[in-house]
Amino acid sequence: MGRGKIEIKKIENPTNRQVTYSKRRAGIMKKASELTVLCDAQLSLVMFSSTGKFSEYCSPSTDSKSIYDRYQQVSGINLWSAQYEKMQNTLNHLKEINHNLRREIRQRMGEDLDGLEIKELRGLEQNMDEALKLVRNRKYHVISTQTDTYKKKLKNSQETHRNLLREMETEHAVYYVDDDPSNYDGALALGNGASYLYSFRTQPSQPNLQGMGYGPHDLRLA
Amino acid sequence: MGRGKIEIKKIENPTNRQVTYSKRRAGIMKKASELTVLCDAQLSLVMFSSTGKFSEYCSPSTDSKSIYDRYQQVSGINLWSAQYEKMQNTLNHLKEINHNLRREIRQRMGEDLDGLEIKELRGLEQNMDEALKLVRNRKYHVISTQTDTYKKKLKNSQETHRNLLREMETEHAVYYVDDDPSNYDGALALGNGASYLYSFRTQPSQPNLQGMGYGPHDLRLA
DNA sequence: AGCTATTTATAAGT
DNA sequence: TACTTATAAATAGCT
Repeated sequence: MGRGKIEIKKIENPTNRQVTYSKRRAGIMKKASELTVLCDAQLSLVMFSSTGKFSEYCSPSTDSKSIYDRYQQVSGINLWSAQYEKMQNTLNHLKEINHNLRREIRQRMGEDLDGLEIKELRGLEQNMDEALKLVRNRKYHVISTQTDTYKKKLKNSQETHRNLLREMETEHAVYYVDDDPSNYDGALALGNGASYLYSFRTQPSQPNLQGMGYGPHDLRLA
Repeated sequence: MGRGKIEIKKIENPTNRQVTYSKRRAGIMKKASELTVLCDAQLSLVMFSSTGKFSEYCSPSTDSKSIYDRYQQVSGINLWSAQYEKMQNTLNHLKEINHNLRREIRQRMGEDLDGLEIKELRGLEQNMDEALKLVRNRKYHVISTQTDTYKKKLKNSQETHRNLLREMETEHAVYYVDDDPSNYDGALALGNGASYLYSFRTQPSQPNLQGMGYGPHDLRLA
């Protein structure tokens, strides 16, 4: 359809090829558009010219993704689903593991025990009993370590304080009349480490379990 | 281009619509094919008729997936990655939750305690202590329930046995000389429930924790 | 699915 | 790249 008939084979002249591409691209897009309107069809058309230029047409009230999703369903063995499905399986697997982990934690919290046999209850009890000993040991270890550290720091601070007093008494006694040590700012000698220990020692003996991460669990799956 | 000019709007007659769809689909495919040959272009054309019939054309030495992969690259903000990325995020989130759950279980087993503060150790200890009581209570409950059931069954079986013996003695004494009850097959009277209890009673007092589900955990992330 | 009058697309030229 | 125009190609309506 032109001034002369042309053979359908690659146009070697790049300029002519590009011109023909532009004209025919417009033509095919018009045809595509007409097809969607006349026949109420849905279609997606994606084109790359030999120079890599990209164009697309897509029928109204859809997008190429939807068309291709549908294409995948219809064409059966689809293209993306392999990876997608693999991912979905991993996800489900993780969810299941998650569910089991949560159940184990609930059981270790004394909930959800109805399904357990004597055998299992015994195992759980024994395991928890041993674990509790380990936790207690660790707690005692941390407490004693921190107490030692505290004693050393306290001793150190007292010594510093004594030295300071002695220094003041011997060298500048004439300038000060109030020598009650409690009037000096204790923070000077007691470092942050020591004040942290004070803070620890004033904790309530029944800490709020919720805030500690050992309260009831949120059982939603992610 | 036909016997008469037509307006570009939906063809209401379904038969005509289908005929036109077929004709024009052939036409657009031919155009697509010519475009790829003449201009060395690559294209993918996916169509669905109003009746849901699917057709596609794809330029030679490619497939629609490749075209669409390229389309995604060129169009920048791509279409599948949104869903894909969302999935990936969910996956990572689940993995993290999973990791935390495993850590909590390890801590409830007395492992991995080094990172915990006194506060947290206290919370954990208290929580485990209370949970252990719950597990013990449950165990005692199950044991007593099962013991009751066992006693009832035993009583029932003894009675059945006595009745059987009495019956034999009174009615058929002449046929039997050995009346030691231990020679009769006990399984007749002791049902499966009772034999299960015997099996329970012969459990070793230190069951294999690995097989019980409360042994060390597989720490791989799915 | 064919046929064909007619419309439409477009090759070549400007 | 845009316009023109002769001509090839597509197809609407019919069978």
